[in-house]
Amino acid sequence: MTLDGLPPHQGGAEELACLLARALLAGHWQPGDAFPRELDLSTHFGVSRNQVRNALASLTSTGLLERTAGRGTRVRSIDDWHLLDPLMSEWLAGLADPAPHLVREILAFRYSAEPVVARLAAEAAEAADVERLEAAYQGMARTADAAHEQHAEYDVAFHDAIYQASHNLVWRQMGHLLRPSIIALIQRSQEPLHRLDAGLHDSLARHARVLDAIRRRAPDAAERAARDVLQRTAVDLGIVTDTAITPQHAVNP
Amino acid sequence: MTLDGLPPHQGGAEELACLLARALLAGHWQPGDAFPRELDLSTHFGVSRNQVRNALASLTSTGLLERTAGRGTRVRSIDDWHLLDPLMSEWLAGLADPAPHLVREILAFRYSAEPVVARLAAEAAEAADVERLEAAYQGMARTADAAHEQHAEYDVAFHDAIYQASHNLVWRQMGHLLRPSIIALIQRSQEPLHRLDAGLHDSLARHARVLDAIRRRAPDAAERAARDVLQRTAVDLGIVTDTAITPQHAVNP
DNA sequence: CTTGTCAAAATGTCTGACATTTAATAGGCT
DNA sequence: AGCCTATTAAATGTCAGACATTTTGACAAG
Repeated sequence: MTLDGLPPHQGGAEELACLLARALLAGHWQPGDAFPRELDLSTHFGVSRNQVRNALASLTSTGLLERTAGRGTRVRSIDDWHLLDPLMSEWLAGLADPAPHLVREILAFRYSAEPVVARLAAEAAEAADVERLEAAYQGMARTADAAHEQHAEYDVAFHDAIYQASHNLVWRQMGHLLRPSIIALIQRSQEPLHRLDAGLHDSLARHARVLDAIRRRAPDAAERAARDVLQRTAVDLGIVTDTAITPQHAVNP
Repeated sequence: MTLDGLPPHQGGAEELACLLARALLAGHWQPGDAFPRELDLSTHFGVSRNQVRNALASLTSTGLLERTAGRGTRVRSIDDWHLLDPLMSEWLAGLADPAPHLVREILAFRYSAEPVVARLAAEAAEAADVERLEAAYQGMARTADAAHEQHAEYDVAFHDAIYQASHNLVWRQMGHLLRPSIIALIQRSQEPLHRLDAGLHDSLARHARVLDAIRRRAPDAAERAARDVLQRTAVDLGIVTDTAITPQHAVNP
């Protein structure tokens, strides 16, 4: 793969890193491929070798690249990517068209993890946590008819508040995964023939049940409610095949 | 805090980063404190400014430090650490005396997460996964009477195999947390008056039940068994207060 | 066919100078 | 006194060039 397709560039090393990272995440190179040499990048983007080295250092620290003296720079496999690195989340979130496979993996993770996190949140939440949840929920309700991007930010804030409320250092770090996955979902929902909006009001109601359960410090209810929030998405993506597994206390037609 | 207490140093920038990281993780500096300047580090350790900058770049990318031009380098709060960064795990694993608070957080995470991961593993495991689990388990059994360090490696391998078997990109990354937490546990168990060895044979039997459940593709059993593996530790650390919550395979009223 | 040596190419490192940002400080004005 | 401004100092950030090191492949000798 050459550099010809990449957009031009002006700015610091961070921006360059972001640019290259998104090209990698978009699959412009295959795992094992050789990555352009420092000097080529330097001349192509018109920046100093220093900036290139700094950018490549970022990509290396997130597991996207592997560099060895004499050998050159190689592209690493998706299995080696540090998906939980905040830098990676940032790059992923702004990606126009993330690999569907990757989005599916992240959402499968969330579908299995968030019920547990919600349970912990219901056990550990303090007043400030509930307030944050409440504020995010109000924002979601208020922007139900607004632009999807705006609604998505409150959606991210809501789920992040759940992770925060778990009061666990490790779980809290994983809130970074929310933005990329939620943004990817709304992008997909804007494709034609997709009826995710149809369930928007329903989605809001499910979020309300999570909020309510955490406020009532009801772990079991919180766990169930969190699963229900993600269930529709999980079914859509084939993460879970049978909707009857979690039979909603009411009914799922 | 000065540099006087730190051991000498010879080697590359990675080693220097590790040295400084462990000093930070050990709490030699408080959050918000100023970190020594590049030139001071350079002269103190007898390395070039370049090496120092590379080392500090690592510490910055893991959220341990925060650097701004003109202001200097500051130590960040534990809330900002990237605990899921593989580099961080490596530094943590070799730490002589990790902060008890941190170990507790990681184990609380594992106690809540591993049952879910084991469930996924039971649903998704393939032959190779079961083989890896089996091999690690045999290693654990074989080294039951050997040095703790050796046994711990198989213990890490066993739990990592569970994460791997989940076949989820995100969960698999979290296997990195295993080594530091397990090493911290065996260190603590070697303290006098600690009777963790007493339960070693029992621990082996619990691991066997996890292996068995995953081999049988029994998600419910795997989830319960994984919880039981960590339960004793969780009770010891006060993560869960009541041992009756999960009353062993017997019955759940 | 194997082995050793050499050359080319890539990343890694060093050094010194300079740029930029930030914070403190001194000075002058009202 | 109090406030605003210009200057200075101190730290990190950047650059350019030379050099070091590592890896790989080619080539020739045994």
